[in-house]
Amino acid sequence: MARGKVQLKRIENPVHRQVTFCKRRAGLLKKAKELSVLCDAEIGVFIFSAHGKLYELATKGTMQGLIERYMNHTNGSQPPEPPIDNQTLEVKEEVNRLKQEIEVLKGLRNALGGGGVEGIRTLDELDMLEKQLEIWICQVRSTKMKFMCEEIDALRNQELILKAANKYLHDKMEENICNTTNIEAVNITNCQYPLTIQDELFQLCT
Amino acid sequence: MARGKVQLKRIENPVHRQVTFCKRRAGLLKKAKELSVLCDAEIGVFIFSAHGKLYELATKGTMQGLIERYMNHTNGSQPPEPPIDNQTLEVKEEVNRLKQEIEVLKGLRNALGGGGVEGIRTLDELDMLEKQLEIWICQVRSTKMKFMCEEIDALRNQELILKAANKYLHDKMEENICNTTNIEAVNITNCQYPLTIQDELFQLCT
DNA sequence: AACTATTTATAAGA
DNA sequence: TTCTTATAAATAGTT
Repeated sequence: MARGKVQLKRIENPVHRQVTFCKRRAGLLKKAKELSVLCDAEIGVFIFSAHGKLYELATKGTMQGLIERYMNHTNGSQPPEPPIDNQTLEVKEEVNRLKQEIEVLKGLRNALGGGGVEGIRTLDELDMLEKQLEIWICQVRSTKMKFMCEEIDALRNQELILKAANKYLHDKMEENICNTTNIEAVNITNCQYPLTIQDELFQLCT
Repeated sequence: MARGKVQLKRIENPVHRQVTFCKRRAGLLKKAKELSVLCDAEIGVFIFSAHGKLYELATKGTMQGLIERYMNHTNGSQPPEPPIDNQTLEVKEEVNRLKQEIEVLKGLRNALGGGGVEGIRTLDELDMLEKQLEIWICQVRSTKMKFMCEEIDALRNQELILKAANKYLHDKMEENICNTTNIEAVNITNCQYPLTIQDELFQLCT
């Protein structure tokens, strides 16, 4: 406003901008104070600089009080728009997780025969539950059988591997005997080697 | 600021005061806008006139947003007090309800053998589940038995009532026969009356 | 609300 | 940042 008109646009020179910010900020706050005093008004001003620093003025009382008064004034009729803050979001996510969990549990409960023990009141319901339980036991026993068959297969496989290991060791031993011509070692052919040897020789086979 | 210096004190003349308020208010808001544009600052201003009327300015976004930013800034260290509004309360209540429901469902699931079908991976778990199912079937059959015993008792009771009714009718009939001296009616003593008669005579006994 | 004399704010320079 | 100063802007009092 002096020594040159100002264009109403952002001052690009950072030094100029900073200087102007200081001066005009002081001017604005001074004007606010004056208006408050002269005209008996209650005024709140806050200024965030481009870099986030806060400058504030509250005539009469605190800024908190002013903000409350502002809130009451603007939201007099309709309730304040629901503040969607982090807390609200977290709680809502929890609600969704819990709802999902409930759905899973309900599905399980229905799979068990629609209802659950505590709700049963008639003989028919008990019959249905009994039948459902029998079906489920059959399923469980069938699964158990499958598991056991798999285990038996695994054990048979293991047996074959161990026998092979045994044979391998046996042959090696005989070979050594032949090389050293120690005739007494022939008896070793009837000896069973400890099964744990397999761990070392056939690690890759298991 | 023109044609006379102003004293920095409340203007007592209400007309002057009102005029000055209008002029300076416009000036203040204009200055605030200018500062915001020139220096890339975010500014909030609210002015309550002496009579309670609100004038506000929020550069960049809403006053709500500015106030939130102000709150965050001033309460930088400690988080802003959790706003306990109705929405939050409702959501929290829903969370509690859902948690309770989940506990009920989990209790049921555990009663069924701890886990549920989909989570079972080992033979041991299957064994436990099978045992639990057998226990439950026993419970169901026991409950069923109780129901049936109760029904048998009820039927026996009913039988007694009917027999009593039968006897009552029989006696009444014999009495009538004596009174009328109709000798042929004696044969009636061997006749069984329809069981439904009991409904009318012994309603209060059931 | 419009005018205008004057005060005040402030841009540029030091 | 602060001071100075020329000048733009705001505005008190008037119409």
